[in-house]
Amino acid sequence: MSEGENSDITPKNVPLDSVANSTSKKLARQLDFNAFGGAPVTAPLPEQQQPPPTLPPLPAAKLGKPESPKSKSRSNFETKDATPKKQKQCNCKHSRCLKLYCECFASGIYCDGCNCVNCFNNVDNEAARREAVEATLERNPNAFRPKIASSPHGREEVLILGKHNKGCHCKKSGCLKKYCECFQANILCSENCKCMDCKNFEGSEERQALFHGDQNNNMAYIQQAANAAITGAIGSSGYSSPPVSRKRKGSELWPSIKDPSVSKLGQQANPIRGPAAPSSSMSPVPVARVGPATVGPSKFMYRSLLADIIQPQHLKELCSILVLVSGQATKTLTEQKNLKDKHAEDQTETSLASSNQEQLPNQKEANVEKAMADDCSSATQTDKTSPENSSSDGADVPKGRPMSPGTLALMCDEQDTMFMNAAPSIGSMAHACNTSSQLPYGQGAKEIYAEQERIVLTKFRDFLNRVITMGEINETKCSSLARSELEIQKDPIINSTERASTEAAHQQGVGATSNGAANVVGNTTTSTSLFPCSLVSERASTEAAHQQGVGATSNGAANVVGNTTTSTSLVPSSLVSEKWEIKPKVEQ
DNA sequence: GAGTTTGAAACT
DNA sequence: CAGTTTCAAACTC
Repeated sequence: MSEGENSDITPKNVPLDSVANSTSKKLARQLDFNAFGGAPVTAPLPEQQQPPPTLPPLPAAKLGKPESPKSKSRSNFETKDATPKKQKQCNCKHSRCLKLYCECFASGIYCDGCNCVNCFNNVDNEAARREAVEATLERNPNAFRPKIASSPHGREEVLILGKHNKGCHCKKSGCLKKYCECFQANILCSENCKCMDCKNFEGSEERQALFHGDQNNNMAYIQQAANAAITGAIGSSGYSSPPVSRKRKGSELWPSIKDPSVSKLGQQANPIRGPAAPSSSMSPVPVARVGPATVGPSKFMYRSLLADIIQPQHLKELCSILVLVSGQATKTLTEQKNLKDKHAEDQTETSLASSNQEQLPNQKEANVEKAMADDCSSATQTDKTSPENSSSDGADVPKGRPMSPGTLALMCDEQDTMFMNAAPSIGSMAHACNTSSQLPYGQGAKEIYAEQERIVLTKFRDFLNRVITMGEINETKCSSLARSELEIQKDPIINSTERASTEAAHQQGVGATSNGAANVVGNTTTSTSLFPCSLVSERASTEAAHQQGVGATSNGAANVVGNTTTSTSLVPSSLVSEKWEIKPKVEQ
């Protein structure tokens, strides 16, 4: 009876027609906290920012009400199939669902199918609702922001480690019941908490007992964690959906590999606080690491071996490079053709042409790569020339000469930012392309099409092969990683740096030794480069060295540099940099 | 399902 | 800002 009932206080000042098309009161999110990219929700969705009346239904999984852990209503998450079934339904009676008491409201979504009484948290009472939002924000500007600080912004990674921003204040629950927001969010209590008798810390016997106690229950939690990970319950700001931690179950089933030195510190105030806090509070094992070999004993869930290998930007970059290669092929072929024509003009026009033509394919690819290597090796020149030519990069090729449909398709998304970022040498290549003669349509174009496609497809095939290789490497490394993690767990002496590199490698699914970067090299030697070496190497050396942070000793950098000289790279440049990136853990 | 406990949110 | 009240979820029986 929630929605309908609105009479008493606020009139339905929102005309129904304004929401008419709103397919329904499909649970929709009024406050899209994530849309702000983590920015503070400083305004209660002023009119203009307010989602259109037709609030898009939230994906079930991301619905604000993450889950209703309500034991009775375990409905939200069917643990059997790991599919979030439906949003949680609140039962508010006195708050009109316009206070943070209401989970729906707190989550920034409309009540939909709830069991609330006198609900105003619906489109029919938008005005009242908005007012309430404003009031709430006035009281606490962060009211609708995630309570759990999590992974860095901007990344979609599945890091669910977190820390309650405000911390809990539990007194009696030991922070081991869902009364505790930290526990409910599946995070450890942190130094932010002011709880008493906290048992929700790393190494807590009670906590471990809880997780190890009932196997079924445990599995349910694992499943929930899986759900959280799969459904993206971990947004850029921690929770993608509900700002209120209440519903989320997430990550923490993973009794980490964390700092064994943080043991039970006592039963008094939050033991997490103090010096040990950082390591302990920050150490929760990211769900990202739930790979078979990555989690603690008895707690793991399936994770694709290819997970994290390919990121969206990698695909873009791949496309960029394919375009680049294609353009280069065009250029080379064109030049050759021109040369040939010229030659033919000057002399006889017979056999020479055909023989030239025949040798094109192979020779050309070699030329392409060579040319690109040259381009890349002279980056400074590229920089100088690129500005004026930036408008005529590979994407512009069609202007002067046709590109194959396949290439064009690849370029569809390319031309803006990514393109220029992806390949520093594009400018020079473009320059070369630009200066090359116009390609006559017809026979020449056909040949170029064919060649472009051949090269592009070849590169793409190589890329796929490399992905497969990565998967295989991950597979083989996982087991050893598991072993090493266990050893680390047992050996408190292993320093954090070492552990960090191990874990970083772990996340990458790459072999874990004390030198994560060394693994990169180890891997790289197993395969050849997908893209022109210089292209890969130059960026890889920079990015990898840069991103390895603390874990990247000169050793790591040297290894990457090794890539350049050996022109081996397991993956395209971006993949190199991204995949071997060492995450925050290392930085700390 | 009713009643109790709990802790966050709201209020003073 | 501390103390109190209100509230709804979590929990128990």
